[in-house]
Amino acid sequence: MSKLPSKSITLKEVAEAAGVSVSTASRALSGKAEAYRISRTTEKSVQAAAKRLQFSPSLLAKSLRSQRTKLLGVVLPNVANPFFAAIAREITLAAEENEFSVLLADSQENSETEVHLVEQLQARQIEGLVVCPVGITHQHLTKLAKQQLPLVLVDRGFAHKDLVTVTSDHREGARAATTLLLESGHQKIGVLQGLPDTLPNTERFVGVREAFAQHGVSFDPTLIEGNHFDEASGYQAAHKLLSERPELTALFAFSNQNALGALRAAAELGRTIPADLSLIAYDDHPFAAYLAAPMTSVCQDVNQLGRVAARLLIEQIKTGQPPAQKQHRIPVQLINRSSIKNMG
Amino acid sequence: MSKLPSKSITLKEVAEAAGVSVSTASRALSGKAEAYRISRTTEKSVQAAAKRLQFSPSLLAKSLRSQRTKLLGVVLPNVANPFFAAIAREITLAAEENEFSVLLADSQENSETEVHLVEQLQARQIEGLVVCPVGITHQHLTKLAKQQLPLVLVDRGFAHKDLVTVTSDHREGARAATTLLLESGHQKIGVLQGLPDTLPNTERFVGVREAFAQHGVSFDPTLIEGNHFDEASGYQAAHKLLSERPELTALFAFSNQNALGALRAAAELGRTIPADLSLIAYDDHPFAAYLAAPMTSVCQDVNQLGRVAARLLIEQIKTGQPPAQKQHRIPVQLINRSSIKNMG
DNA sequence: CTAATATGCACAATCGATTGTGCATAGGGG
DNA sequence: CCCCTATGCACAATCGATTGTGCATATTAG
Repeated sequence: MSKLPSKSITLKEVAEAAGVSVSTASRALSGKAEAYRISRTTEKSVQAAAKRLQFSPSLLAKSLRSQRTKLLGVVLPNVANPFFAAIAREITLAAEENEFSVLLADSQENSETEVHLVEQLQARQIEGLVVCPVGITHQHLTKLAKQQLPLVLVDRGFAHKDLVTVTSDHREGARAATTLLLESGHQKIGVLQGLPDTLPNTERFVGVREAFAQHGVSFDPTLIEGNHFDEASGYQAAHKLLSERPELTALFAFSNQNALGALRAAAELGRTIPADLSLIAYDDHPFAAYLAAPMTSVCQDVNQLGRVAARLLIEQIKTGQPPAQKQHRIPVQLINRSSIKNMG
Repeated sequence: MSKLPSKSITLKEVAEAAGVSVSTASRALSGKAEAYRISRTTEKSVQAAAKRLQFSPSLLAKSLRSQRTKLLGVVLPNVANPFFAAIAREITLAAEENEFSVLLADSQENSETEVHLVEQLQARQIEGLVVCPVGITHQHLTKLAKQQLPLVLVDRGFAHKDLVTVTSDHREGARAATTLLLESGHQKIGVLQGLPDTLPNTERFVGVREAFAQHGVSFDPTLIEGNHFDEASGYQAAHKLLSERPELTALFAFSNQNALGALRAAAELGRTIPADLSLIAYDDHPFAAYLAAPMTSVCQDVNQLGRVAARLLIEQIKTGQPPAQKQHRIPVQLINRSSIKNMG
């Protein structure tokens, strides 16, 4: 084995090795030999030199020259959350198929961090961006869209006509879940909500109220607790509701992490599911079927969410045009297991 | 609001706006005004122009010139797997703290894809790389190490003196788990293994055999089934063992996905855990405590795994030296719940 | 009042690739 | 035998930043 170089080989070195100029080397290696009348002999010898030296062109230089970085940005609130991880994966796979690379960033549910990360990605000249926005403002995002940067919002989003958005049908999922609860005879339903003012949270409430209205039951907003999509929020909210509101017979958790918290609170307070308490959760989970009380849940098609977002982004990049349809809804599915008691 | 530019502002435009040369503009903006004797007045006016035009320097050009990309590569077998997602997150957070960006790639458990992705990352001039290697060869990785590219292997790895590796203490975890099973009176133990020939899989078997030896019980290798860390493999392996080997009283699943498959197989075959079958799993899980049979499991400290890998990588980049200690072991913890029946 | 130093900035090379153009030499037609 | 075209390649500009050096003018010393 020959000693390997610690610095990467440049086109210049290949050119010297082949005894030609850099320009000739470039054309010989990029299939433009014929167009630029490089002789077959020269072409071959350059290619041989490149192979021998293990030449790999600097994408940095290429990008600078071509103004095309083949880079996609992805900004998510928490990469470790399986929900977002699934989205990250779909985008990554789509990127690989299309010869793009993915710059991944984690905003840690912090709006300022998100703004900063987006700026940084922009400084790297990304060609497209997928964001699951934290926070309730979007100037930094509409600005990007105005600058013609292909942008897709996923999961959360804003009701803004210029922003391409891919979300689950939160309203319908919540309506279906609530309907199931109501039709099983539950009327006093506690809601473990997620991050207030986010699109998923807001739309789910629309669905909840819609179901109540359809069944002629009045919804008690004082039965809403929680302020995040995480386990801690679910635990606190459930603990509070279960201790203070004995009339409550069911809980609707707005995320599977919230549901996990509810499970913990219920266990601590000695409430058995579904005998003493019914539970339904937004977001399905691989283990949901094997829980002590197999959990009835609203299953979002996360992979589809990610796939559609990736497709919309890449099409935008390729065509240079934003898609005709801006708002995309991915259907959800209610999976009925046995965490709901029939009060009939 | 003024119309926003669709092309990003360059230093040249800022210089023109301020009526100075590009070099002066550069120095005025990078705090080198004094060192290069730029007058306070000029400095201010350049800074004002930059702010007014919302100038943001191209990291591409910066990188090309400085030969520092501030880019980290991460290659994982499956980004959607919560285990790897956690690792990705820790690296991402560490990167953000140190002003690096992360290029994320998914090898899809495919060795060729991994090689290709690593090459692509290298072409982007990444300054460091974290890989969870698929496959059993590592020429493409030792090559990188020889080329002085800071490299850290995580979770899986190779017993190679030049490769920096961070893994859980697989052997000890498996030994502890097996010991618990043996001391609960189980002797016929089925093993649902993961990907053969990977370091975690191999080392776990060392631990299993060690425990058997320590208890003077002979291990039956025909009770090993499975070929992947995923749910499908766990299901098939468990289904086969449970149908064909009635003497078996316990299963040791080498991943929580394998355990999930075992749960499904057990349910199908009407075996109740722990009454009819004991189960212990490698990898803990948030829902493990709330399963019908709260699952006893070996908990890997994934976050620590990711954090240590990130730290080792960044230190390597900063110091330019590979760490003195190459092999790093993260301790695991046995969490005893109630999926194991005491046969005493 | 002149020479030496300080001050303030511009020119140009550089990082590694791509690409338009120009300059040689070889071959063919008149 | 000369001109014209075709062939084969090199030169140099460019992408957007950084940085060594050089050239003015202003200031101070002697």
